Amino acid sequence: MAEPLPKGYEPQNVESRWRGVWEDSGVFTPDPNAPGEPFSIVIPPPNVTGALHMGHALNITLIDALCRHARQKGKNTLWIPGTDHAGIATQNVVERALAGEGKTRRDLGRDAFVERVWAWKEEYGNRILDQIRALGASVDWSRLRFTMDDRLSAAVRKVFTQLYNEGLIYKGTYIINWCARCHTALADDEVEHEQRKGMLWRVRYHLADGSGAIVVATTRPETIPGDTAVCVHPEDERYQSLIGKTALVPVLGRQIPIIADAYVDREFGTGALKVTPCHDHNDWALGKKHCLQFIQVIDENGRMTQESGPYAGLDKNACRERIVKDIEAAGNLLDVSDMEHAVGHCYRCHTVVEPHVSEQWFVAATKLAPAAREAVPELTRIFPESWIKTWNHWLDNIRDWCISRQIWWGHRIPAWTCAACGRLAVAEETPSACPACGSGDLVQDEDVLDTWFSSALWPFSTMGWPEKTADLERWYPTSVLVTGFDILFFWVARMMMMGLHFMGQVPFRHVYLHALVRDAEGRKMSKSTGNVIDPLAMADKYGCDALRFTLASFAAMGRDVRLSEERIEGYRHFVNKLWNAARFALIHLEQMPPAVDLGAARGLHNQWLLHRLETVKTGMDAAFTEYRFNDAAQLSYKFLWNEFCDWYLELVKPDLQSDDAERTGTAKFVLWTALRELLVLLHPIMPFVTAEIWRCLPTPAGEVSDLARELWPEARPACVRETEADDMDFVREVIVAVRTIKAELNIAPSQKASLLVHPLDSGQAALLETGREMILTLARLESLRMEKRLNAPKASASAVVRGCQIIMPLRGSVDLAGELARLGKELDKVEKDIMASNKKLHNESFITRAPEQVVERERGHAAALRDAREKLLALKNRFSEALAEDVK
RNA sequence: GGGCAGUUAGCUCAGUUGGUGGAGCAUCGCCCUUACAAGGCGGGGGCCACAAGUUCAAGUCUUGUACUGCCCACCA
Repeated sequence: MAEPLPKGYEPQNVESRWRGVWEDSGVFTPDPNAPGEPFSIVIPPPNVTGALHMGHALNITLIDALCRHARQKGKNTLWIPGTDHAGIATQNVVERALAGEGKTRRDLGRDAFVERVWAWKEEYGNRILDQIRALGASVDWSRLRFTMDDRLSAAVRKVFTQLYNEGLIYKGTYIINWCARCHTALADDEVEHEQRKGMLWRVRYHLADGSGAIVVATTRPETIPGDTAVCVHPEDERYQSLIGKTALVPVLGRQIPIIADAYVDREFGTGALKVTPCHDHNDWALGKKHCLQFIQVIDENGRMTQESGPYAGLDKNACRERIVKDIEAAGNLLDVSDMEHAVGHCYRCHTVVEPHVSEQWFVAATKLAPAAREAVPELTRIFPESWIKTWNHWLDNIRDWCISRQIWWGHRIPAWTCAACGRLAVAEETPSACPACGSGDLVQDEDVLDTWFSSALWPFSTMGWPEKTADLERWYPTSVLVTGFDILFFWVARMMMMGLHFMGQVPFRHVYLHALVRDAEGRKMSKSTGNVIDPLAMADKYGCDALRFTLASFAAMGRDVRLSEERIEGYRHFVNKLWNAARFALIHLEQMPPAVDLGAARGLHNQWLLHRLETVKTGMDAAFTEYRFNDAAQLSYKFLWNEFCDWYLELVKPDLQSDDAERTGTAKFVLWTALRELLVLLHPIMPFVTAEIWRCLPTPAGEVSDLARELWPEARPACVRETEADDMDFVREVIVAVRTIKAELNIAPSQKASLLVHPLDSGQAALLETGREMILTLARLESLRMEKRLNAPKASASAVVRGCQIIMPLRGSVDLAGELARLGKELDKVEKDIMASNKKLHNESFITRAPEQVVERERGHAAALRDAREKLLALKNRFSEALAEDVK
């Protein structure tokens, strides 16, 4: 049943009501046995510590649009929501809270601390879910997952165990990235490199035999106590005699060899490199290669170890000052210069990362990467394709992935060491006894796994793996992964490796990488910069649909999104426009209008609108399918505002007032159909306002239905009518011409003028007759006369539309000079176009080499222009005469 | 040092197969025409960064240059 809509659109009430309706109805909870092609997406799980930011909002909006569109296309659609435990981030949050109470996690002990984190998660970890809900995400809440759910944790243990047994997970002592603040190892890609100003010290190392010295350059003098070699390029002439000799470490006086390796850059510094295998990734490699000593001089807290001799116990920064002073005092500091170099920082807390040697667990990513690389683009397509190169490059240069973290919050590594025999046991379930010696004295590894380890399993762990579930059967692989490109490697690549290894299939058919949302200046939004635009505040202020439409319209592939509040405000107007258009329509659609054969509908405006509707329908369908969200937004925007509202609603008003029942009936049914289908088209981007209007639209059977269940409208081939649409365009152009005359001559729009037209041919004459009423109404004229000869008062304003002369006699005090200027301007425009056209047509190559179609079109174009020029000239001349007479 | 984007109206951005450039906001003029002033109608405003090349034809394809941004990288 139709009911009147409230005067203004109030998003808040409408949105909250529909959220409730959809959740209660189970419309987003699919049955794996239901028919329809499967379509599935797993949400990029936000951190439980997170608050919704614009990046999430963009991600959710785009995924939701895809899912809603998929349902409209009859697909059996699943969108799995969930959150990530975010190991380091969450532990940091809780530790901060503890610090407020003057405690550390060690004061609580491991079990109590983990319990505390769980409590925190239960209390605050759902905020982000509520925020996702607020955006209208059509996720299936019955399948909500958390990376530390029992089932997902079991999946993690199974994966770990299997990879260990396959030799793809191993434990070893290596140099890793160490964050002294988070007190844990970090993976290579968790280190952010930033250019920092630093200094380069040149230090003299004396030779042990007293025969001279070699000068090295270093940015980190505090690591000097850990030096175990000096390295030069094997072909460096300066140092040939020194290779193989022994140098002395400054201050400490320890003897170290001078070795040669082609790794050294002769151009940099002095061409001589001090090698500190325990405190630099490259030096580590050199140390391994040349069998050097490994001396650790900085501990995991950033303090100097006993090995550092006189500096033991100092903070590494204090050590730097002291050792530089000492070296200088000994006369071995040659100079200090400024230099910029990249310094690694922890991606979580931004502390400077220290290369650190320790025993850690690794995934043999080097062995898993090739399959992931090969999967693209044959098995998985990446959009936009420009990312494929980056993908390949990263996977080709991958190093093994350090997965152990020295924190407490996360999946504890399922490995136990036997206190009796020292053997390592890895198992999915806690073993009761050592498999080797039978001892019950087993100690579990203290470390937890990198958060991304569990995220890597997300596409199948959320569907119930390792059990053979109906969900997996139905929805794995997922259809598309939608995420920001910033986690292409953290997450996407690792899901690909794990998915291929454990499922034997890629985890997703497509990867759509969307932009990062930036502020109006193009900066990354961040709390520290203070340039964050809060999506929920925007949704609250302008409505969720306006926010979503803005994000969709900004989401052009391969570009960053620069968000501004003004743009959101602009699209709120669009939402309002839709609302008001619907209000108007509903006034005339109290009852369901009887069906009419639309393919045979009368009325040029009806045919035109139905034709346009077909075009927009196909265009938007393709846009959604190809992830061109901005195109979908733009198509619908222009159609609704510039065609449906600006033209059709105005054109249909007389029909609705008419006594002619057939005419009124056709109008109502076309109006009903167009609005109804438009709502379906817009629904993926603007679910709330469209659902609300839909509810109010009358239905054939009279029952209320939910737009979220409605299918995408069928194509209506009989309504595709290029000719009629073009005819309507002609009528519209005539109307615009009259309006322009009035506006430019400052004739009040309300002044009912009369119009003379002089059509080009009988076809135009017929069209003008057909469009007579529309022209009279929309151009606000009192009469329209058609004449074979120009027979108008000379004092007329005029224009030419497609060769049809349009003359509006002027009366009263009008700006005659203004009309002359106006005609002059029109003529100039035509002149210019003629020149351009002639240039082409007089070009022999164009005539002979361009396709005939193009040439023919150009000829027609030129002819029309010449015709227009003649007619404009004639009109202008007549007018000039009139003006002259007037002056007399 | 590599790689990838971008450079279009005052601002923020579209522009799918090469065929005489669009939107929103801003701006100017007129209008409260009963869906909408969060509106209607009309206008102004662009050598599409620069330079070569391919082509009958280039915002669109190729190369180079400049600037901006991002990613990767072991120059101590």
